[in-house]
Amino acid sequence: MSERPLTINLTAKKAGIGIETIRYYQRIGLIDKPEKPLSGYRVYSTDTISRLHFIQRAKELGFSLAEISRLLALGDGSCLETKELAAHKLEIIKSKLQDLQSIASTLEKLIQSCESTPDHQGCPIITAIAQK
Amino acid sequence: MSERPLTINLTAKKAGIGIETIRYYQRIGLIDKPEKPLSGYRVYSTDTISRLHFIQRAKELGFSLAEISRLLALGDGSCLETKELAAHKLEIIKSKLQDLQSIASTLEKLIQSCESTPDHQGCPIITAIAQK
DNA sequence: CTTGACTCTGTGCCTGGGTACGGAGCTTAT
DNA sequence: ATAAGCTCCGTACCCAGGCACAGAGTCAAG
Repeated sequence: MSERPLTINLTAKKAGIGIETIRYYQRIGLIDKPEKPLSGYRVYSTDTISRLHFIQRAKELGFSLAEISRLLALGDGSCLETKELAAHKLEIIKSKLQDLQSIASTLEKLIQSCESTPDHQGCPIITAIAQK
Repeated sequence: MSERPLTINLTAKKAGIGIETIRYYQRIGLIDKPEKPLSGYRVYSTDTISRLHFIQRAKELGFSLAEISRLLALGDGSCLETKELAAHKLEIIKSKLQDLQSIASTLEKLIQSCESTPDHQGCPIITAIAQK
């Protein structure tokens, strides 16, 4: 068991993020700063590490730091509001999915048109974008 | 026929964008500035308007301004390179689609778990995000 | 006890795609 | 000829999510 104190460096390593990220999260109030001993370095808690892991996971699910802040504030208690947050995020993601799908199919068509067009009469992709 | 000269304001309106956007595109070299008469206002051409429309369309297809700049530079000529740009963009979009799809399905599961869990034992969404 | 590695704090910078503003100069209608 | 309303130009600012750095303090090993 390493009994080294959880300095910011060690905490960052355990959480898999950068030191500057921790400081940034402190600045925006997403995690709080441990008290600074009169002389010495701040020491972090394992709770902070869990919190940082939570933040990472939530980020992967598409939540912004502001939203994560809300999720953390709601905590384990108000499941209903949490669910609403998640549902809202899901809606947004679904709508982005549709946008991307339509973009992808347009691009696919453009690329195909490029393959089925005889050369030397202008790039159909450019022409298609220029139209409309 | 309105014979009003194409000032920046009119050009912006015809292209459906803001004046400041036109200036910004000039700054980054995406469109060029018409010569400024010794005294008076710059006058734009209908080509500029087409170019601005092109830019709008390409943006909708997910191209960044830098990429659009390349597309415009390639122009009608080098269809092969254009196709490669489009194909590359398509790959990126497909990969984003997969990310979003996996996020969406995770969120859906979380929300469902929230519905099928008896109350008063903590929010399963929070718990799930905290795990892993 | 010195050296090297770490931390603390404040501030500035970065990306992309613009938006906002302020003090000129210009143009057009009255 | 003068007021309203445009344009020009440069600069600064916005968003999120950090990264970078300088100068001073601190801690631990040799």
